[in-house]
Amino acid sequence: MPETAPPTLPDMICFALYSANHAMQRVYAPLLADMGVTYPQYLVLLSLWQEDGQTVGALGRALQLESNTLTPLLKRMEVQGLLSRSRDGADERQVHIKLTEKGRVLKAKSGAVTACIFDRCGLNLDQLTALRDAITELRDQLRQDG
Amino acid sequence: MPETAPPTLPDMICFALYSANHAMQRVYAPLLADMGVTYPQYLVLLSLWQEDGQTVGALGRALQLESNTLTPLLKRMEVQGLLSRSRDGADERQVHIKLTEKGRVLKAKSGAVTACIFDRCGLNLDQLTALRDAITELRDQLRQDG
DNA sequence: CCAAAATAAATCGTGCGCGATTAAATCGCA
DNA sequence: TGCGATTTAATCGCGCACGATTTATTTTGG
Repeated sequence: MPETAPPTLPDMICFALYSANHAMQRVYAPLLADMGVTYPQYLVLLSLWQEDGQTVGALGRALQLESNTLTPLLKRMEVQGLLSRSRDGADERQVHIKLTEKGRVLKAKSGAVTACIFDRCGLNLDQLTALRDAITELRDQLRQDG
Repeated sequence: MPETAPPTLPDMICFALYSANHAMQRVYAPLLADMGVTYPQYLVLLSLWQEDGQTVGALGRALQLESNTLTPLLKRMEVQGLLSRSRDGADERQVHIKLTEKGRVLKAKSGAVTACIFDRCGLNLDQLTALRDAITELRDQLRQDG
């Protein structure tokens, strides 16, 4: 059987995703530094601004992360005074994550961050939405099975 | 001035990229485990299969990574016997990365990996190419300036 | 020719991301 | 009721990613 030559990096969608994700995080980093959070921490804040008091498991489903990633991350955010971690009274296995006042007020700064990112993307809203949906569909396809 | 509510995670293109990239790496991981390499190491192999003997700096430009990431990664691959690291004779600052026989023969397995990934994406070649190009364009836009 | 500037890689510390495992609480069901 | 299965977080180890700095080499301008 003939050996197909491997594709070049720029040909591969996996590398497009990989490098675009990193490029995006590099744009976010200085904006989030003003808020004192990292990019994954900002994603947690976004989820909690949407719905406060989520369990670690619920956050994990939202962010697609396991407790082995989230627990240390949330502990760091707790140390920063952004949130609190408390066991559920009825089910002691679960830990609820609640924003502190400090974590809530950061929400006010998110609009400027979002606007800045939007500008840097250099696409109009329709283009951006279409691209987001296509990427999301690919992601969900990749998640299928296991 | 009115405070715009932050978008939800699923609305954000940054989260689409973030989660799709992770989903992609999760699909790759078991395939690459058979080859004994990680996903970033596989990207290095792809670049070296294309052009052997690149310097650390050239690899960094190809992968968009700095020496602080590449040097330890390349050292691990050297320990695995996949490549060698050697200073340039004419310019001792530069280090050339050359594949060993072990690193070269892995190339034969890459075709199966690529085919498997393509299947999992669930898109035809045109769709995949269009999506790749759109993501690449966004990435290059984000790289502009700094 | 030599000192200052520039370049290339390496080093160090921190924070993800995840496979594998563990610990504790709850559930299910005989 | 009791005991094994399941669920939920946490823990541990390792490899990336990167800001900041360091070391070594080369280039340059005087």
